[in-house]
Amino acid sequence: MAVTIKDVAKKANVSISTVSRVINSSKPVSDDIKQRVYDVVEELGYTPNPVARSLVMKKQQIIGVIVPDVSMSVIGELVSAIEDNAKTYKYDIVLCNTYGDVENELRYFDLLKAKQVGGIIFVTDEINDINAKRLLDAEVPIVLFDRDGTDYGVSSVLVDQEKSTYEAVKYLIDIGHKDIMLVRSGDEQQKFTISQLDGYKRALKEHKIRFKKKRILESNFDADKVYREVKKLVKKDDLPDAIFATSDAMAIAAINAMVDNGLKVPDDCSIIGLFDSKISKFYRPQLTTVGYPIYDMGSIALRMLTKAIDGHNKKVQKVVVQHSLIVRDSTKLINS
Amino acid sequence: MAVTIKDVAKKANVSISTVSRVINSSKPVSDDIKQRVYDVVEELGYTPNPVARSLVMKKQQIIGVIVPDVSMSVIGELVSAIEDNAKTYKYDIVLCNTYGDVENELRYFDLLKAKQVGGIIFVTDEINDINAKRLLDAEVPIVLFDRDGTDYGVSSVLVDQEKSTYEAVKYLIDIGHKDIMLVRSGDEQQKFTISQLDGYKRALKEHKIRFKKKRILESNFDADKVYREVKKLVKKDDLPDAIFATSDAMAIAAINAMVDNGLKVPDDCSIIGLFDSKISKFYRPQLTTVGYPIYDMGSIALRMLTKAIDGHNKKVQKVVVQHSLIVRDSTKLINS
DNA sequence: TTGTAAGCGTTATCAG
DNA sequence: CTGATAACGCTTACAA
Repeated sequence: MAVTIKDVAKKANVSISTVSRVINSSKPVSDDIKQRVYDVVEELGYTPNPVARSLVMKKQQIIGVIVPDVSMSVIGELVSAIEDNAKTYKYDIVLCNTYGDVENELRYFDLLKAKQVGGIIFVTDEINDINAKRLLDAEVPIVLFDRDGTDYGVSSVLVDQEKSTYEAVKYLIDIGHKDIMLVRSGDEQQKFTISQLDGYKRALKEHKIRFKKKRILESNFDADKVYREVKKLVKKDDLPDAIFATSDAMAIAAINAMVDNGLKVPDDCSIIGLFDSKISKFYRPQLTTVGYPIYDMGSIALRMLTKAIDGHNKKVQKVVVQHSLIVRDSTKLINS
Repeated sequence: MAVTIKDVAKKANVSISTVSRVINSSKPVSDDIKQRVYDVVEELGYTPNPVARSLVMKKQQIIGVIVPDVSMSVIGELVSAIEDNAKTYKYDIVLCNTYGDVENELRYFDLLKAKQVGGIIFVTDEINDINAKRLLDAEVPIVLFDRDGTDYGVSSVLVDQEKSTYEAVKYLIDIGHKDIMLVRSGDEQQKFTISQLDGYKRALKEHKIRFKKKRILESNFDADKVYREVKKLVKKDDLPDAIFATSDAMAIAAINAMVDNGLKVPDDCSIIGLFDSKISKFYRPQLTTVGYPIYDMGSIALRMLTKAIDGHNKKVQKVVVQHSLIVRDSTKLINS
């Protein structure tokens, strides 16, 4: 049987409330008693039972992390960052993979709430009528990742989609490309997809390039689909000069589609990815990509959440973090 | 305030014990009362408070998962598999990243034990004197992944390292290679490393190839180190004909070292990886690799653990799962 | 500053 | 089969 607060109290000759007070520094306790308690705690190797504590506090030192799939490169990195920071704030994280399924998202929301987690970090591909409702009437603090949930009263950490897309596309234009394809990730209802589209169009417009609908590929983060679609383009000999894919995985899939059909990147087509996940450095050619400060975003999300849990920061926040274009080897200057 | 067992009891006109019995089907209850309780549960939307339950049961429906780093491809996939299965057995998983640090491993063991998790799945690069002690006197069921912990009384799921290494190396020999390098992952104390070495030597011996010490590269799963070392070899023009690297990431690092220096794979050197993680299919050339049934291993580990938690399966088990050689494009038949 | 005692929401023991 | 009631280990008014 593990040692409890009672054992400590008895051995230190004080009441359990006093012990509770010193280990939580919740109320003043005289120095000598404090010391005595600490000594006994040490001696007995006492660790407070977090379950008992949670029961009375009605809140666990746990943060739920709902993500599409940890086995995806960026997600793994993000979860890693969150976990890292969580531990320093004495939180554990419980992980939930939704595989992009809204039903799962809802199920996990309820499950985590029942578990009485302190808060939830939510990563979703798209926010729609169904999961938005859960966001609206969640009783726990939530932080949304890479999507804007402020309309639903949910604090969010994200990058500026319009701007980052604009910059990626502008870069492609600057290095000489004219026929540029955008692989966007959500459907047309999605705010972030619309922003991507806006950024894309703005870059085109500024350089007097005509927008062509066929150069928009909707992908839903499905790398296989991107692979197939780009392959079709190759077969039809209708490849664009350059592609901006809104995830590294999709960018790599696009490259693979070309390479597997005898083309070369960046010689035959320049490609930019998104996120700067580990795979983008691992792959050859190394991927030019719009970098997310993943680790920082994880830290920020976690910090926002813990603050919200502790009751500071009542109002919903939107933190826009800075992206950066990382030029590597999948893009190439061409002279036309 | 959430609805509790008391509310249900009152509304159903029964005692809380009865409610408890019906929701847990722990003791017989007459059919009509049972129905009444179910109805009220439904009506009030009652969910048992898992924290309270844990307090009295002295055990949480939580499984601790201690891994080196979720952001590594294989680990992410494994965690995904574990999580998947855990949910179907009504367990949550809390994730702990050790970054390969033994101190962290110990800390997490204690932390999880304090949390009263039901059990722990432990993935470690190496098992040494320090963490072995924790394994020996853990009071919670543990399942060790890809390492043999049976000497320490810990059940394990693993593949046969000797055999898999033997087969990989034999394959390289069969397709015409003679000068084969082994990138092994642990230090010489490690049982699994020794097995790798044994398998390597056996394959060599059977084909009358002399063992050369310089063809063993110790890497500790450090892909960067592999990159640097292989690069050195390229510079010295002392590259082997083929390499078996005991992780996909290290195999890819080796390829990168060559490609970045103008060599081609598999033309200049054949390479086999280990795990068949997602990156091995994503990379070009697609990696020939010794596949682990990652998902199955995760399921098995989880199942072993839940059984141990429930008190079945008192004895320690060792489950050896079947690996498979997956030939893709990083190896090539040569005629000498 | 310290102690007493009342919960927190369950499960489990023990009578009936 | 059903109901009181005592834990489980802790926090926190309320008293002293």
